[in-house]
Amino acid sequence: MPTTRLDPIDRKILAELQADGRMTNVELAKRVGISAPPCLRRVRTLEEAGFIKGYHADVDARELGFEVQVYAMVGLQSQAESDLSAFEDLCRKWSLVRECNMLNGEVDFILKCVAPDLSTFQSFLTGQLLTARNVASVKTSLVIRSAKDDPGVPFDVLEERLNRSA
Amino acid sequence: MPTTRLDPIDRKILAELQADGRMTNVELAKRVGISAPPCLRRVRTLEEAGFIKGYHADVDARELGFEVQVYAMVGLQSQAESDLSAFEDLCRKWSLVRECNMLNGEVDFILKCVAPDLSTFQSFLTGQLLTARNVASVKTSLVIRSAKDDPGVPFDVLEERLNRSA
DNA sequence: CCTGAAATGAAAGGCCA
DNA sequence: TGGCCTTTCATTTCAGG
Repeated sequence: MPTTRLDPIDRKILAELQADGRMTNVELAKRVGISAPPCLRRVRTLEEAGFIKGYHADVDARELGFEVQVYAMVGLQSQAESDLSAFEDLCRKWSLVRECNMLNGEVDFILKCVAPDLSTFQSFLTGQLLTARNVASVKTSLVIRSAKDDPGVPFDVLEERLNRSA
Repeated sequence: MPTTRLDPIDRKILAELQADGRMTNVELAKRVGISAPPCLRRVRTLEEAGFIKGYHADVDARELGFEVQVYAMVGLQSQAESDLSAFEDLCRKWSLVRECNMLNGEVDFILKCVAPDLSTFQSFLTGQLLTARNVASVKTSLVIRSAKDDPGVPFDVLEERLNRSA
């Protein structure tokens, strides 16, 4: 249902802007095969409908001095909804925490964190995360190296899927 | 050392473009307090120096029909460098795998995957990931809900750090 | 390395098909 | 809807401090 309102041109626009979010509208229009004004109208519509949530420059964390990336698996004592969302609120305030996802299974949350160095991360860990209300356990794993870090969604999978149902 | 060549205006540019990658150059120039031409030159320099790796529209995966997000923890049989990079090459080819990071500790890799539905993910899991050469174990965790998903790095931490060393 | 001005080219809106 | 035309505004180059 959700993608029913998107035609192939809309999907191409999303794929192109996911790959290069700073492309000019005339370049985008050329690539998707329509002229510029209707292309811009489609982009605005996609933005307003929430298909496009924003645009972001992808900055090089390492080159900026963030040498450390860590995944933290967090278990809580209480999984009552108010306790879950209290923990989520904390995560939103911690700027070293870039992503916070609630999981099924043994662990309650996985956090992706970045820090300039290990000692900055360690003091966050011991001073903030481990001592936060309701936190029962934290297991951390350092990222040794990153092999792939692609933004967003795979549009090729989406097209395959639509072809099968057509 | 890496950030030594960036002055406060460069850092502001990076922070602004991370927050809104489609901002016009005149708007950006106004925000960082210089006129448009030098601002554009700085952006180009930051791009060429690799501080900015690209620009991406942030598309709403759920609204596009990707209902499922999964973390997969992968253990390999052999951790020889050639086997590690062979596995990384596979991950780069699998479009459901959006991120692949090598970790320290018990597990060798953490993969972040998206899929339209559970059965698509399951068939990837059993047909591709579990049967790939050298894969010893895979533990998967479904994302129940996402509380935070911020792009890039926390510039407030960077500024704090520079203030302390000054 | 910046500002300011001038020319090219893109964005945004009106209007017709 | 998409395409065309017009106005407005951004981008880019160049002269000069």
